Amino acid sequence: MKPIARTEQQLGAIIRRERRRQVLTQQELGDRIGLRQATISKLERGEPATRLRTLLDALTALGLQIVIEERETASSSEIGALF
Amino acid sequence: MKPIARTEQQLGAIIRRERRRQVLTQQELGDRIGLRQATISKLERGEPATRLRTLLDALTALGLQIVIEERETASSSEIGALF
DNA sequence: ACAATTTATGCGCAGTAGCGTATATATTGG
DNA sequence: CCAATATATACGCTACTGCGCATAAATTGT
Repeated sequence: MKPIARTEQQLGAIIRRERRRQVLTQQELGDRIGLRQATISKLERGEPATRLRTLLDALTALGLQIVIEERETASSSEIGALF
Repeated sequence: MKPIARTEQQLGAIIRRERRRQVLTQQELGDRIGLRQATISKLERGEPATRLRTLLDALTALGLQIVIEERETASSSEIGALF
C-alpha cells in the first residue's frame, strides 16, 4: 500500500500507522531522531505548522520516503478550498 | 517520472522543476496560495524549518501530491545528494 | 477493577518562519 | 548591451514551533 497524503492529518495518520506496525511508542520514535514524545504526538495529530524537518526525520526513522506524483484530480476549485 | 524526496532540498528542487514546467514565476505561484515570493524562494532552496503547510500548499497549487512508500535502495535520482 | 504504560496537554523560553516592505542580484529578451 | 523580469536577501514584527519539565487523560494488560 502506498498511501496518498494531501493534508497534515493524512501524513500524521500514515506515520502513526507505521509506527504502531513497528511496535514503537512515540517516545521511542522521538528518541531515535532527537524529538520529544510531545512533538511526535503533535505531528501524528496533524498540526499544520509542523516543521518540514520534523516530518522528514520521522519518515526516515520509520524507513519511509516521500514520492511526488501528479494529482490526477487536481482542479483550481480545490486549490481555492485551501482558504 | 515520480521523483523521490528524502530531504528539503530535493522537495524544493521538485517544486521548482514543476513550477517552471508550468511556466509560472515564484510570485504567481505564491499569489495562488497566499504566500510571498520570498517564501516560495526559501521553500525551493530547501530551508529545513519550512512549515509543512507551506509545502503542502505549494504542491497542491502545482497539481502534485505526496505518496508515502517504503524506502528503497539509493537510486540515481537522489544519489547526487550524497555528495 | 486497577496498575502500568502510552498519549495528550500545559507553561515559560529561545529560535525562527512568514509577514509587509524594500532592495540587491541574477536571468532573460530585444 | 541594456532594460525588463525574476529570484535572493534584508529588517522589524507577530505567531508558533520544539525545548525541558510536568501532569492529565487515555489505553492496555492481567
